[in-house]
Parts: sequence; structure tokens; C-alpha cells
Amino acid sequence: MVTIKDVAKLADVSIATVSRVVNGYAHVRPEVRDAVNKAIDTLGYRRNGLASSFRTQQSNIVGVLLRQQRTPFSSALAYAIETTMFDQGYRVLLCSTNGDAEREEAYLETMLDMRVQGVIIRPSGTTSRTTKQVNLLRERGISVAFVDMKPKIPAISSVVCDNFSGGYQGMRHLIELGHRKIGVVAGGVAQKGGSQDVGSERVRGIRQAAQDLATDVEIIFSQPFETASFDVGREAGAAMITGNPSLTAIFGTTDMLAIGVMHAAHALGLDLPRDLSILGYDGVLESAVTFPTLSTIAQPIHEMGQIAAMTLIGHMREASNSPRQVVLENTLIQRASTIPLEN
Amino acid sequence: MVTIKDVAKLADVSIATVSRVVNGYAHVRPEVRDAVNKAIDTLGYRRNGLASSFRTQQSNIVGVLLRQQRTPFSSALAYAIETTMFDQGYRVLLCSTNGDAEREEAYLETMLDMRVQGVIIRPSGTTSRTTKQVNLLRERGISVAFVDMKPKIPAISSVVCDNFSGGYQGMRHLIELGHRKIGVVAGGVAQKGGSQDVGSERVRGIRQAAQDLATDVEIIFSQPFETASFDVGREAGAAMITGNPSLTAIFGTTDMLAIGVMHAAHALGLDLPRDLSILGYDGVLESAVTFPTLSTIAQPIHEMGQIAAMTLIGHMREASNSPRQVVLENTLIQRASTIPLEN
DNA sequence: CGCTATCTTGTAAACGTTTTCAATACAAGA
DNA sequence: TCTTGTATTGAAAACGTTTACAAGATAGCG
Repeated sequence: MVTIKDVAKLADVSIATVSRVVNGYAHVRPEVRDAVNKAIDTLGYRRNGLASSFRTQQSNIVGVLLRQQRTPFSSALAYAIETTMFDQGYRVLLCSTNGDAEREEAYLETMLDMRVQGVIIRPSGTTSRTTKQVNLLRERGISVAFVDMKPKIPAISSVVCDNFSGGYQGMRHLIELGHRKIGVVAGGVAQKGGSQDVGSERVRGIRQAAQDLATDVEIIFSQPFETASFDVGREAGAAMITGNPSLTAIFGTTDMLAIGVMHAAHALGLDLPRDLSILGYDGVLESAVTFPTLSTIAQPIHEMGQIAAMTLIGHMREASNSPRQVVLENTLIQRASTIPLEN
Repeated sequence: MVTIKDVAKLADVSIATVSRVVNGYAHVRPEVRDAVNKAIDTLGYRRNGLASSFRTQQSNIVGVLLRQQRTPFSSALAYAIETTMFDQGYRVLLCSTNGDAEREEAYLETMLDMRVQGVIIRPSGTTSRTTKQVNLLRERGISVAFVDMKPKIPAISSVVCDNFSGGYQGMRHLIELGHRKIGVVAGGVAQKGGSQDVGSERVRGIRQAAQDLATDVEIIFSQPFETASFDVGREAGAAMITGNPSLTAIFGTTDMLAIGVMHAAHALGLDLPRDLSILGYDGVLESAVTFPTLSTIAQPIHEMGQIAAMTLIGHMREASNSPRQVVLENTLIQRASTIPLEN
């Protein structure tokens, strides 16, 4: 393996000069620079990143810890973060833990080991473990940012969507369409009672909208599910529809949930959207391909990832940057699954 | 930051001994070992991974280069690779390039810089660039494995599905159901004429099955699309259905394509699956949530990722391992979208 | 021409670890 | 007791870079 020394020898300069050329520093005579570059080309020299990372104690790597289950949302978010980081010269160590404590532990060690410059965490609902992890990271001077969940410790930057407002908007949409008897299949709700999780927030928004906007609205809630999968949606949807035949709309607090409900409705022979309006939440790819296409409260997933990445980078580059809490708005995408109530 | 020296001083041993303890080598007296461990705990010492990676020139990181567009398939594959690698003690540098040459270049440099131990590549159809990249990697002694595409260079291990057989199976399924006039919306076909790409293979299988299994089958092919998205499927599906009203089945060579076709059919007022059977290919999550649920030729995505990872690890640990070409079978998942032809 | 400021370059010292080599201690066998 | 082999340990040399410091060269200025 050809090292800086070989280049120095061939170009007849010192290794310091080669290093300066490689790193693009000023104060190198053009002839010398050219000679060095020629030597580099001749030998096919390539800086040993392990050595330079070691020397500078900078890895240019950031960890992305995705605790929640692998979902379309997660992967879209990861992708947004990765590309943004890439453009800023950072590389991403992706850590999908599925909430497995052991795996988290190991990943955290890797990150510490690699001296990652920063970490973006999408925490799951339960945060006791998270807090400990975050403290460990910050003790070592590693910047941390949260995405999709507000931290309990306010000293940490975060980027979240306003799930309360999103729930509110969704409910308003349904009410404005004339629906008065509305089912809500709620998922993504932390079981430990932490009320900051996205699911609970959405439900809060839904409640508030019902209270604000119409006196005659009746909401039927499913039990609050922790997981928000297609299967959960299908089962809860089936139960809800058969148990409450007079429902005219169902709001799933997740697209996958809503899609599950849609299937249940189909299976029960309902004609969608005529017999039942269905509204989702997330705006993931899948919501665009259902039949009928799913109206949904869309999250700006890409923007979330982007802003989270840029925020973290801000902290990494300037440790004194004060933390900031970014809240993004969700927006209703009206597609075919929600229609006005026929009287 | 506390280093091995601090530990050595506190435990009153040499740094060599500390290193031995940290790395779990034999030949350390139990008392000494305990003393060192105590010192480590007291000081909160943690090995500097950058330093040890540098010293050993081993990063324990593998690159995963996903060239093709971000799709459910891609992310499922990435996840499978990541978890397998994790279990084997490796970490993954995820490189989504979307086929952007500049991005690929930069990622490749990062990988070389970081001295990744190996790289898994899912190449896109066009392989001229790939070949150059692979050579560059191998020159530096970095193991390479392909996933989802056979390499032109046979010296490289690969894991692929038998797309020919998959196409064949799909066609057989439709023929056995009695369909004789079948549309094929073909995507994922490399434009450069390389016939080894998955799309072309599937089409070959389809052709062969038609030839083998029935004399009276008529196939209407769409143009071969490079992308295999929902939108492409919808448009091609609409054109195909309106242009050939007597079709009784359509085979999309990708789930997203088939889902697009399904939408087109819905939009044209067809009653699915009665009026038209639709078959997909991939077995991604989305195929299970359509209405009607999509019959599909499922790829063992997780297994592919897993085997690719293990194969690469094999090469990394034992450079003399001879390359192997693994071919996995696709299997038909019959759901609701394909039904026997009513006479 | 001499002085000073600025450019350019090289020397050498880190960075924190792993690992080779040699030295010591100790136990077992003769 | 002497020898020999083995277990345990430490000293010191890497690994390839970056960078502080110093020194020499050059240019600008009076």
C-alpha cells in the first residue's frame, strides 16, 4: 500500500508538503503542487482515511439510530437524512434496532468507538433508555438531535411534526365533509403513558377538533394500539365497522392502519368511498396506491430528515449553537377516499 | 479523554497488558486482569476505535452500494443486509446513489478511504461503470459481492433470484387459470441491451412458458420500461387495457407496476378480479395491501440480503474462498387478484 | 544594501493502539 | 540443585497522518 512517504520520496519533498497538497492548504508553490499531484497519480496514492481520522479524531460519520420498527416512514426518513448528510460531506452509519435493547447497546458502542461526530435518534415511545444513551453520548461531546419526537431534555434539538395540528386538521376535514359519526383507529401510541408520542398527540388533536368545530360529533375510538401495522388496522377496522354500522368515516392515525381499515371495509362488502370515508396519516408511498386512493394527512418526511440533518450539522460544526425545536406542519392531501356525506 | 496509558498507570501495569485485557487475550494473571478491569471501570475508559482501526487497518465496516432507485425492494434488501452484518459484528455504511455517477464516485472514495472490508453492490442495468468500480475495489484487496444481478466478471460472488424461472412460473400460473390472452407490462429492463438484467430475464421466462405450455397463448407486450414505478404501470396499463379489450390477464413484472395496472383497471371501471386477473412480481409489502390483494411472484428478499452478506463475510475472512453464484427460487403467492378464467 | 514581513518548506513530535521481542518468574522434571 | 519449558509481563517500535515550530528563501521597502 502506497503511503504519503512514497509520494514524498518520488516528488522529492517532505511528507508535510504532500499532506498540505492533499488537504488543499495554501502556501505551496504551484510547481511543487503539480509535482506532488503527479507523483500521487503515478503511484495511485490514496490517503489512508483510517490514519487521518485517527490523527484528527474526526470520523466524518454520523450515526442514525432508528429505534422504531422498519416502516415506509422510517426508510423514507433515513433516506432523507442520508442524502442530506452526503451533500454536506458526512457519511451515515445506519442503525436499525427495532427497539432491541441489546442491539441498541452494541450500536451505541460502535458509534462511540468510531467517534461519530453526531447522532440522530428517532426514539420509540419509551424514553428511559433513550435518556441514558443520550447522556452517554453528550458526555463524550457528541452532538445529538431527535427526529419525530420531542426530547424530554430540552437541551436537545429536535424536529417533529405538529401531530396535534395534524389530528385536528384531519378531523376538521371529515367534519367539513359532513361526517358526524366518526371512528378513530389509533396507533403509534406509547403504552407507558408518555403523552408526547405522536399517536397520543394526534388523538389529542382529534378530540380538540371535535370539541371546537361541532357539537354533534360522535367519535368512536379503538383501543390505543402501540403498533400501527396493516394487520392491526384490518382487525380493528373490522371490529369497528361491524360494531358501529352507522359510522360514516374512519380516521386511521397511520396510513398503514387506514389501509388496513380499507381492506376490512372491502371485505365486509362496503362500497368505498360511498359507504365509508377513510382518512390516513403519514403520506407514505402506499397511501397513493390504494383503491380508492387514500386521503391522508401528509408529513413532510423528506423535509424532516433534511432539517434534522442540518440541525445536527450545525451543532457539530459549532458546539455553541443553542438547541432548537423545529415543528413542521402537516398538510391534508385530499384524494379519493374521503367524500362528502350524502344526506 | 482517558487513554490506555491512564488505565495502565492506575492499574500499575504496562499498556501492553491493558491492551491484552481489553482484547481478551490469554496469558494475563487473573489478579492483574481484575485490577485492569477495575481501573477501566473507575476511569470510564473506552478504547479509541479510531486508533485501533488505524493500527490494525481494519474498520469492521462494509459498504452497501444501492444504485437503483429507492424502492420498497431496495430498502427491504438493505435492512436484511444490515441486520445480518450486525449479527456478524460488522457495521454498514449505506450508500444510496440513485444511479448518480458523482455520488457513486464520492461514496466509492469514502469506502476506499475508510478501508471498508467489503462491499455489496446492487448494480443498475448498465454495468460499464460498475466494472471499473469493482476493479478499483478489488485492486485494493476489498471483497466484493453482487446482489440481485449476476456480474459479467465471473470471479465475483453474487446472489440473485432466478428471474427466468419466476417469469416462467407466473406465466404458467396464468395459463393454468385458463388465460390465453395475456398482457405483460415489462419494467426494470436495461435499455443498453444487456440481457442479464432482471426485467429481461423475466420476460424471457414469460416467453418460454408461453411457448412450452400452450399453443394458443397470445401475449401483448408493453414497451420495455426502464423504471418500474406505479405511474408507469398505471399509464402502460391504461393503454394496454383500452387497446386490447379482450385481455383477461395482465402480468406486471414488478409489484409496483402491477399495482399501477390495477389502478388503471379500476379507473376504467373494470371489476377486479372478475374482469381482469393481475399478477405482480417481487412480493413487497405493498402487494399485500392492494384491493384485491395482489398475487405475485415473491422474491426471498430477506434471504437474498442474508446470503449476500454471509457470502461477502466469507470472502473477507478467507480471501481464498472461491466465488460462488447463488441462485434463489421465486415462489408464487396466490392471493385474490388472479382467478380462473370464466368461460 | 539592510531590515522586516511573508511565503514556502522541512523536521519531528505527536495521536492511541497493537504487537514483536526479550526478559523475568515460576514450575516441573531430572 | 540445575535445566528447560512455559506463563506472564514490559519496553519499544511501529501504523500513516497532521501540525507546531523553526528555518530558509524571497520580496518589499526605506
